Amino acid sequence: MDEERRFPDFEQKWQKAWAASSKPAADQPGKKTDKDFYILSMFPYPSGRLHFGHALPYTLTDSIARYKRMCGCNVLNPMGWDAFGLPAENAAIEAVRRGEKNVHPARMTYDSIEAMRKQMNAFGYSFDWDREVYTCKPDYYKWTQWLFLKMHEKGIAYRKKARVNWCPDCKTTLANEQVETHVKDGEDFQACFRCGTPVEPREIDAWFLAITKYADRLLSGLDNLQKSWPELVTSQQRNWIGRSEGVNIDFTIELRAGASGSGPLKPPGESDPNTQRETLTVFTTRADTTFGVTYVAIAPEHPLVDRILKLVDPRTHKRITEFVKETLNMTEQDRASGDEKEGVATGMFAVNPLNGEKIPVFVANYVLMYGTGAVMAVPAHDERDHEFAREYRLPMKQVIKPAPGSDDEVNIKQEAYTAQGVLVDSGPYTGSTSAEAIARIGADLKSKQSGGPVVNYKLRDWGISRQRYWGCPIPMIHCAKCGVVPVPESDLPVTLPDDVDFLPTGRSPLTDHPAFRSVKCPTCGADARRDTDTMDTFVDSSWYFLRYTDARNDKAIFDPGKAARWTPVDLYVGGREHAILHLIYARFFNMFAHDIGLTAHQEPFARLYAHGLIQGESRRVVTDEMDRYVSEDELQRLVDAGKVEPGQVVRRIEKMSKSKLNGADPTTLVSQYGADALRLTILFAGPAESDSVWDNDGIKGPYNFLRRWHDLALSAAPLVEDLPQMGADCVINAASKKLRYAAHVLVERATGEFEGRFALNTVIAKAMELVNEIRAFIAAENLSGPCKGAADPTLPSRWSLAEAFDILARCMAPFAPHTAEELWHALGGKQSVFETTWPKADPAALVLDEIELPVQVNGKVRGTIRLPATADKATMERLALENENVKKFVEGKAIQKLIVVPGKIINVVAR
RNA sequence: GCGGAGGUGGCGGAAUGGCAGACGCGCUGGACUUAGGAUCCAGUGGGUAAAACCGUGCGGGUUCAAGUCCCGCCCUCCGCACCA
Repeated sequence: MDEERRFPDFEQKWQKAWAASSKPAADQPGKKTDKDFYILSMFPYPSGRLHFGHALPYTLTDSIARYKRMCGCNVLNPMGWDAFGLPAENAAIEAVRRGEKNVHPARMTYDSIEAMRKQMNAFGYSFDWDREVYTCKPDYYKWTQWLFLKMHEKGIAYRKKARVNWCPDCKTTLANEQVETHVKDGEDFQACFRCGTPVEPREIDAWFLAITKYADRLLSGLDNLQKSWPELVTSQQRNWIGRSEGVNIDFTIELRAGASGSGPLKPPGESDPNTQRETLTVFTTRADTTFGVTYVAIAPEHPLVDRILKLVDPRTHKRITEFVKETLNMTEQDRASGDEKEGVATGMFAVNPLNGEKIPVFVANYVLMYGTGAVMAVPAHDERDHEFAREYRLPMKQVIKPAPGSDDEVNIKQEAYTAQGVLVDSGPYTGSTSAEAIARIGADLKSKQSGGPVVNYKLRDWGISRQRYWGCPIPMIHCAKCGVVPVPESDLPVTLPDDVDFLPTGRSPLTDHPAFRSVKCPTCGADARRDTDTMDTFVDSSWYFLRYTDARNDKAIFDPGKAARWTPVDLYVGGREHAILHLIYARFFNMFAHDIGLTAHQEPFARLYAHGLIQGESRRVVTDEMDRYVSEDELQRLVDAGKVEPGQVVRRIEKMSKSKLNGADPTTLVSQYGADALRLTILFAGPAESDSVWDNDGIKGPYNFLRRWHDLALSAAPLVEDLPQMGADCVINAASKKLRYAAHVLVERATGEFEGRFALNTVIAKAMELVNEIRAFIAAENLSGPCKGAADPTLPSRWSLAEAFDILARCMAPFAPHTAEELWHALGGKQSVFETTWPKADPAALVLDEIELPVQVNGKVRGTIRLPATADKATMERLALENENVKKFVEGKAIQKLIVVPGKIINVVAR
């Protein structure tokens, strides 16, 4: 950018003025009214650098917040920091390893926050900084701990030994939701969502939050969010919660000592005295296929495996043990992605409660600890069972035939028939449809007390223990005598000590901090130890939107009255990457807060807006010597030097990142073009919900627009200064009407978009049109010099011009606040443009005297006619048929129909 | 496989069933300039001398009129995926 650029030179001036005059949002406790508007963008992790992932949502929310304030609303638009977490800790570890001194995650975090707040201010964002929260400060995490204690009290937070996902690189556990499927060399594997390292299973004692107790509410709540949340998010959450209706069926399993899984699988004779009978419950969604069961399979983790191992012969024992060990060494998901279905016969048999058949029991790798961890296998009607049965040559029995009228071909030897249909060979149920049979069998089992209809969810409880330092301590104490004891509320917060060696060992760093670790048991006073794990940072961010409503309260988590004033959040803006994790946790926490009387609403976010990603084009050079990302500049040099051929460059659109060298830095762009130009560019690029690719040239249009508006306003200032009041009898000319039309169209468009779908790019386009209209107007009207008083004949034109500038400044104020403020004052505004009210479109201005109407012949436009807006239908028809070109196309044909849509179109149908 | 989003000029994108391509970038020509990678003016979907005509992923359909509604496909992106 050129050195000589002077525009804009006023942004900091206005930022200072606004900071000096800013008023906090009113927050008297009470009922929320139409005028209270809580808008929120997801708070950031303080990485130290504001990037486009922040600039888009904050620009969007700031514009909406400013609009709402101009509409007279009491707006809450807070900002804070999701400040605990691994990146700071990892960066500190790296720094220590490099030999740096005085490194601490806390310092790095606070430094980052200072830097980012400065960057945000440079954008002119109007956040309510007086409510800023830091999740890593004791005044915040005290209440995170308090919520944990409440959950513990209500049985929602509990401790259990569990197989968890362990990231060997981050040296901590991950929740199921934090594990992603990655693909490398054609193999998929489960990886840490943060660093991409393959995860391993680990058995660990950990704290869990019983989110599954809220499964039904989390699911049914989505119904009400259907209209105001993106389908994308609600459908993902539905899928994640994974409700399925089915039937539990109790099989009786006969446990015989000395059973063998080797050799032919024959049910044992009648009454073996050593047989113990137990119930093995399976879950199925296809109870209609129960007569087709040919074996039962249980998960390797199933509790029954241990019982079986105690009874079987040594050979079978060995096979099962090895198989189970091998399977459990994989993560659950890795096991799922393996393509071979494998299993081991246990030698035990189960009795089908519906037909009394005895069928073999397998341990199988494809059975998960979902539902009951055991399935009835129906190879004829289930693909997985079919595959397994083929592998192990197990029998298949068809019990479903296609429904009448279906042209499905069935060959169960070839493949399973999984569609619903009509039952065959199914005893009393033969002839029923699948749906009828499922209902009847469910009811029959229930009355026989051997099962019945149940609902299962895929959702699992949320493991929150992390073996890392930079997080919220878990307020629990382990006492040898009393067991696990909560820290008394009066002792909160359990403060995270500063002087901790946080270099990773695989153990929680706090374990090695004796002063933190050792504590007296609050119950018996004996020596005890604190829980040394810290919480998943998603816990911190699950309730921050509630804290904002009363952020400085040191007596309580927040005043429910103040929360009632603001919540639910009217508009929550954030990235799609949080569609399940954060947004389901936050809903869960809000429901819990509701249950303990803290909030009035079950759902925290009335409307959710999922913004897109601003991506960058990366350039990767692949030659014999190199294979890496390069910057555009470096690429140019390499090409100029003849070291790289164009064909050796792979260009891709990817998420901006440092390592890919495809990022643009918004803060640099602000210093080059000004905050307003960047704000407009971001919003003008397209609808905010769709992804876009950053293009450095994209800023030119908005930048030129601002400059043109600015220059135009300054040069036109003398034309519109000190105008006398216009009388009601003022008559304006056609050009003025056209100008007014453009101005009021802008008002209408801006208002509509702010209230509806937020396609703000179209609002900016209308503002650009208005600037173009103003330029044309001034040129055409030949206005010059100051107004010559009430008798000045150019007065109506000047008045129209003044109005156009007025509307332009007010409508653009939410988008380009600095420029709007500057020009508002330049054209005589006395107070801040943000103290004026949002303009209202004048319906009279939206009606043109004369309109142009396209005339179609047989659906194709053949001409346009000009006519007064008030013309009646007959006139329209007459003018349409008089049009020369229309005549030409109608000639020689009979007019069959004349469609007249007033204000829109005329269509002559001629054959 | 399941779920979601999307496919419109050279590019980003506009279009309550009613003139497809608003607005912007880029490009072309011109003006002003010592200069232009500044600014201003004009033009800019393909096609034609001008028309005609052809154009919103593909194929059908409804309608006076379809980017938009219906049916059947194709492709791209995202998420989930042995959940019985």
